[in-house]
Amino acid sequence: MSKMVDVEQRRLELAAAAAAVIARRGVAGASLRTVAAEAGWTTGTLAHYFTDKRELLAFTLETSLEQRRARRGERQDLIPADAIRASLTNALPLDDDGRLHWTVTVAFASHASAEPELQLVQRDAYREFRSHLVNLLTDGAPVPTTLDDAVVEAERLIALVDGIALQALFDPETWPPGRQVEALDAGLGALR
Amino acid sequence: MSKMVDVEQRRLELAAAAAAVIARRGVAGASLRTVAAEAGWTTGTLAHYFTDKRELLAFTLETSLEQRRARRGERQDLIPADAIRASLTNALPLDDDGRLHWTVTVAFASHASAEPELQLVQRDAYREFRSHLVNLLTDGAPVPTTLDDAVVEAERLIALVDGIALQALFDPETWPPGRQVEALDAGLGALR
DNA sequence: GACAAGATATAACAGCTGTGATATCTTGCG
DNA sequence: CGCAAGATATCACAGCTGTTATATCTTGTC
Repeated sequence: MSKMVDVEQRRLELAAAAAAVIARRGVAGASLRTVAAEAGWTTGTLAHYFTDKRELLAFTLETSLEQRRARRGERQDLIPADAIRASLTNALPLDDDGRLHWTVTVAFASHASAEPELQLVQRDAYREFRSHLVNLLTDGAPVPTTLDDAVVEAERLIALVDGIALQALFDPETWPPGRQVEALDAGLGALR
Repeated sequence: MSKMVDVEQRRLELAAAAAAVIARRGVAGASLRTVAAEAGWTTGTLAHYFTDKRELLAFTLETSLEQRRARRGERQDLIPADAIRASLTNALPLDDDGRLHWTVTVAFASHASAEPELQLVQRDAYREFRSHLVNLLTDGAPVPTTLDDAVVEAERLIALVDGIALQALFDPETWPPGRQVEALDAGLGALR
């Protein structure tokens, strides 16, 4: 037959290259040629695995979100309060990997407003994270909680994490990892 | 002499056009030609008022931040707790104007990582807002507070507002103005 | 009304962009 | 080996980009 490469893995490889370029030079700097060069191929190869530039970017965002979600790693051994703290801590840009994901997320945030497909991807990732937190909150509540209260609390926590991450991206010097965790704990309140 | 236009006002006009284009099509869609067309001029005019595209974008961001800061409007008549709530509410994307500012801010967020000049602008705006909140917090504290505590609390509040704003941008349908204010109040805690 | 200076428009430039057509190369199967 | 199919590379295309040089227009001053 032919050469037989693992198509899905090559797509992931190319998406990783795209993410790297985006983190370094922004979405604007991510042309097909720069992404191909980063991956060590040419634009012809890119065209072979993605019909469009849109598809490449959408796949890159999906992959980045999916990887962050996978990294969440369900810790069944933790009590709910600790599991919540672990989930939120894990969402912060504490290491290179986390910073890469956040840079990509923010980079896409502006593009999403112009491209409905990307907006849906982002939105669904948010909703999924929210329901994950709601589950942890209702499981671990000392007092029976209404669903509405849990939802409001989950949104508050997500907002907290996002806000810390955003400030950390703008002003990395004053937001080392330790400071981010401090700020998260300060906001966890009774959950701490 | 010559025609004598108000140079600073024309620059503001052009920056407003740039902001409008950015909000509609993202930073990537903001070329000199599209911005000029939005403002009703040609690229030659743009070149007359800005030496660079960089300068145009930096000025656009500065103007957007400055306008949001101006809108904060110091309300001397409010007690500190209410002044804090007013400042934070005002920072949310509750109306078209607020959404425009946020869209521009987020759009620049990714570009800032690649352009140091923009990063400084964003960072300083953050720091200024933070010290504004710290002042309100120390003024209105029922019990004497340390400066460190006030800083941590201010950062928590900014993170909360930013996070709500970000979610509202990604998922506008489930984040109408009323819901944003609810989420803010839920996070204000004892300050409410 | 003439002049000058600034405001605006036009046009050209090299470079980059996404896309698609076409070629070459690689590899597995018969 | 020989062939076929898929992987990769090359190239050309039209369109857009930022920048700059140059032209035309407008208006205030003398």
